[in-house]
Amino acid sequence: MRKNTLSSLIWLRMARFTHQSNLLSNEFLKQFGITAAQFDVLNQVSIYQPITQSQLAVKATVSEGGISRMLTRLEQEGYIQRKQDWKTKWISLTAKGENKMEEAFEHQLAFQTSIVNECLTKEEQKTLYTLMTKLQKNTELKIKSSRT
Amino acid sequence: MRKNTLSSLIWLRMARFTHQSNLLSNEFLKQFGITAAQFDVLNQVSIYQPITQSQLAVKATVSEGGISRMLTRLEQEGYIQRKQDWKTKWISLTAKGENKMEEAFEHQLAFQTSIVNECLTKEEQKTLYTLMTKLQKNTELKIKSSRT
DNA sequence: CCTTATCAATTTACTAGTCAAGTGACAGCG
DNA sequence: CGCTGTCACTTGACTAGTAAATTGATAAGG
Repeated sequence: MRKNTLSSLIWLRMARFTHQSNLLSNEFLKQFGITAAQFDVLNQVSIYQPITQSQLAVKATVSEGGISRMLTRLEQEGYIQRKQDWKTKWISLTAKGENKMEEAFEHQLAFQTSIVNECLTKEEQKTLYTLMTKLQKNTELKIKSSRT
Repeated sequence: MRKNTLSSLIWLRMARFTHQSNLLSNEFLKQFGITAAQFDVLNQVSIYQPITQSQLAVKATVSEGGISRMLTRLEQEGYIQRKQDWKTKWISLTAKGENKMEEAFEHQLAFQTSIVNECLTKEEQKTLYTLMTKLQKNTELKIKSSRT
């Protein structure tokens, strides 16, 4: 039997947790008629609007092609609008999109919070956040340098 | 501006890290001609073989439909074989699959390990693993109970 | 025997993502 | 005035996943 390192076990736990919590989020958000990925993008738009597609792709850590497809879906649903200006398209929420976020944001936040609160103390959460930030900032750098 | 909780920030960091490290893994594994998802499944098969598809779906935290497609791809590539026995199909690695894992396993492990080692001390890694395990075990339970 | 239930696996229709090639509009140079 | 480059975005071909309906083989009852 092959031997694993502590690091690889951490990777596995993280991948499993992320995948599973995504399933739970999707199930939870079904009542609002949106998916976890859509919530994520709508949330980024609501924070940074108006924002260009390429900037939004960076914020959502998704490729330009990916954000293009996602926005097509969200536009069809009437949650966002794209305003062409020169070669750039500026993205913002429609009234319907604002309402949807108004409706869903707090519930989704409470949902995520309750899952974490159930098994970690405040102190543990702080520690986890610090460690995750270190890790994620590091991979972010690697991603950027690999795209040069 | 909407206020986030510590928990939701943890979720976001985790989602971003997982996504980005998946991109890096895919890039790294390109030299072996497999993807990170394929590596994951091949690894589970190598540990538990012979294993049925539904058991494998649980190990890889993927739906039955998902594992069916994935195995079709891996079978086409010649990495695994399915032996029909009654209504069950038993999955195991072919010689080619064994060789591929022999070739890729240690490198992938070293790759994952180096990324974590770069930014966290051994002590921090232990802490992170403990916290992640608590979290993941909890969502695992929730997933199971939601499927009843 | 024939029907029905069961259960693993598959298929269908979908979202979500990747990379890489293609489009379209403008900018600037000769 | 036209060619060429650039830049934002889109599209095509793909992997990877989901939920839900379907298939196919076997066991069990009437």
